[in-house]
Amino acid sequence: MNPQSDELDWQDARPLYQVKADMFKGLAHPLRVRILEVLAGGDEVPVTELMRATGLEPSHLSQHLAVLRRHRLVVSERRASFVYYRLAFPEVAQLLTVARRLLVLALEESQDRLSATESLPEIGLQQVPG
Amino acid sequence: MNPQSDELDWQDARPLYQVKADMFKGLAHPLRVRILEVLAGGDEVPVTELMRATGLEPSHLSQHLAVLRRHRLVVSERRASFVYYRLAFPEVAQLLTVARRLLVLALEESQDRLSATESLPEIGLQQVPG
DNA sequence: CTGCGGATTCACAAACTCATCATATCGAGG
DNA sequence: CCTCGATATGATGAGTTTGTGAATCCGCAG
Repeated sequence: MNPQSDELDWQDARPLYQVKADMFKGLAHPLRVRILEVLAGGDEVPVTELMRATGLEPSHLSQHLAVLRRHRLVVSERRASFVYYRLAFPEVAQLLTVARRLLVLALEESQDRLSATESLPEIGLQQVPG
Repeated sequence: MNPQSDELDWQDARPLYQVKADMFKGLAHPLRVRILEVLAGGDEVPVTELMRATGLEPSHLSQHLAVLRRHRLVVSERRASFVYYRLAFPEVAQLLTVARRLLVLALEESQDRLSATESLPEIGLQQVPG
């Protein structure tokens, strides 16, 4: 198939939240996030490089790339005998950035909560009334 | 279960892209996006209101709320006999905003492409070699 | 045209997610 | 203590996504 021509029922009149959920589905897999991170790092990455970076076998990688294409998160272009991928829009990278920020916040918060409860067993060492 | 205490293997040393993918999984369902949009619209929404806004039956709604909690996208608090939900961090709303921007871009682009190809059938009227 | 390496698609079993219905919990009031 | 309304959890079948290997396609060199 021409790498530039997946279509996914675009012309839809679906409610916006459904379309959004669909986009998030495209992001909802570790390997696909990994791939997008690599693409965000340098625009125009050949499949060969992605294979190296992810350690996936061609078929598996290609399927995830197809998912990303269908969700319009990346675009591909064939030049000579190699296919190059890049993010379809810079906003995709932004999505990853916000996600990381969010992650860090959640992590910090849960560490706070953790250390708070972890300090409990130490109480025996502190001054005790009596 | 105490609505404030779902835990999802936090202390993990998983690669960051896996954790990110997990967060996107939490967003990858139309009803959950809908719920988050409602929560983004006014902080502190009672379940009753969410039920009204989404038209879901209690059990179904509750399950999606549980997913959102596990993914640390929302937090809940019980006061008197009602449970109130709100976004866990403002960044969650930002995620939705960026998603919408991205969506609009993708839509515009595909409309351009559409009108471009729709003009093709008219070619027969133009000058043809020979 | 033929062969080749790069990349994609097919086919299908295994794993996961969703919707639904039944059951259980929590807190307020009687 | 018992019941009621508000929420949450469990169990289950249906539907969807994923991983793997075989087969196919596409451009190019010979």
